Amino acid sequence: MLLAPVLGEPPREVAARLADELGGLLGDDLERVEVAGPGFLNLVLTDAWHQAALRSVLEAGERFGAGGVEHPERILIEFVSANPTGPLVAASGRHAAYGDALARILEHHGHAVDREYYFNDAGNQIRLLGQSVQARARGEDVPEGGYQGDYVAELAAAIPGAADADVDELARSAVDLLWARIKATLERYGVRFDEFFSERTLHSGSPSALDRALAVLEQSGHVYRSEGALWLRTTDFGDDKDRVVVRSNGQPTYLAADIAYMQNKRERGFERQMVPVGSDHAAYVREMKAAMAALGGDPDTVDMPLLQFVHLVAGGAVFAMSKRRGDFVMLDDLIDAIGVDATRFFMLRSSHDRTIELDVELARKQSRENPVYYVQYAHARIASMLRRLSEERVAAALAADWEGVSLEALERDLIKKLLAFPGEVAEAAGRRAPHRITGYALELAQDFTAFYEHCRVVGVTPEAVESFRVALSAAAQRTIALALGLLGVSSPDSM
RNA sequence: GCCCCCGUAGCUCAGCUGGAUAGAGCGACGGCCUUCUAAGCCGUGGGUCGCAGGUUCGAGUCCUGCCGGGGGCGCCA
Repeated sequence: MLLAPVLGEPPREVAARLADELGGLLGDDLERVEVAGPGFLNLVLTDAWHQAALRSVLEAGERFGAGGVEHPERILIEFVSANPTGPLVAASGRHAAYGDALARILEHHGHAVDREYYFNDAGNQIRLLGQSVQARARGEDVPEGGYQGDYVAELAAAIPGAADADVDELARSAVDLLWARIKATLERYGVRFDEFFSERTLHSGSPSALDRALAVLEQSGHVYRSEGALWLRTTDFGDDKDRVVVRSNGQPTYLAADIAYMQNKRERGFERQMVPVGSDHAAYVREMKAAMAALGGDPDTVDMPLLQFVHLVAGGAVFAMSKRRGDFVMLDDLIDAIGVDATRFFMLRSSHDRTIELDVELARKQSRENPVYYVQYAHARIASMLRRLSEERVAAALAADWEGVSLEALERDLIKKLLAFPGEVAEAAGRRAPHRITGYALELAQDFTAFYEHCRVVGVTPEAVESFRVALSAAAQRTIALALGLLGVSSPDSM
């Protein structure tokens, strides 16, 4: 249809000529070719071609869909990065699932990925935590802007002598307890980090990493002094206003520390840094990209997807998640309610730029009809089916040549769906879109189930047909496991 | 006021660089277990893809404006 105006011929005639050419090029693989609709070409490939394709899927094994990237990069993905001033909340579950799945996808695609959790356990926020815990221990209200959640009272009760302890020491004890809890939550959630990076290290030494980053900015002429503060001229790089990096009282802002951290990542040799952040940090993305340019780097190597919020709903009523009252829903509570697999699957079902409406009551009550169980069920079914055969029989089926087996339409569909996996991985990696894999897993499970309902596998005759169907089922099982694995969701052998 | 994201079935959401009759799950209705897991399958019903223009042979997809929802516009993080 694109060629038609160029050649000055009707689209269907161009299509007919292309059909002839393709018929010659594809040779024996082509069963038939037809011109359809306004000028589409439908190529129907032979059973033998589909069988060869299945063979290639099986031969790829665990590496199916892997290593497709054209230009592998060293990537650092920093995510969650919640300060140890409270337990992880439900929204952190989205960040954790997203960052972790993205890391797995990028790795499978062929990149070298490091995962890092950045945190600040010094300064104002920590001191405020200590003051809040102490206030609770004394039965008083927490100070202005302090931490309100129930966990603060729990900390007060858990730390002996909290009412009279030194505030800084108390804060350290509270942080220790919170770290233990955060790390336990991440572990049960299946999220692993290569490093927990402390902001404090950016301030230590002389010159400190922060000093050196500011020196680079000064040298490149992108900072200036005004009203006693040091400003970064981010407007040179498309920001709508300049930003303070050192306050008039001499204290660096969080932005200065983040710039130093960004520079540190470059110095460690990462070609790309990915930092998924909450959508309330939208302005911050512009600042960081501007800062990267001011440092002499390429702003396009800073990738900061904006994750929209998670709204927890219970039976239609919105959970009020007020920061002031501190009545957040903790990630642990959400996992307790609906499980790790369902939580991750729900968090990864939608595009990151969409708000998630998660009905906890529904997810819990109807957990058995949850889409994640549908996919897992397909996997468990195959496992159960293959258990009926000996390992030798399965191995022989995979190696058989399936001679003369003619394919059902559903079998061709399933093979085509399997073949789509590498493209989906590439798509998910390129667009930073783990939810593509979620959708793919669902579609694959559906195609397998349709095949399963229609085509008897174990015990079907002749034996070559059984062999072929066993091989097809095994390939579907592995690919479902691979896809779920990229999401950090388990693939049970029985349910 | 300015900037960013979103608006698709009753609900929750997919829909890849513009392509054929817009899909899935849940909910509703009707069928299907003496055969590999019924956590399943088949069927029915359900849509002005927020609205209005524009570009194109072709628009849910691209452009402009408007409406609605969320977020941002700190010497807080």
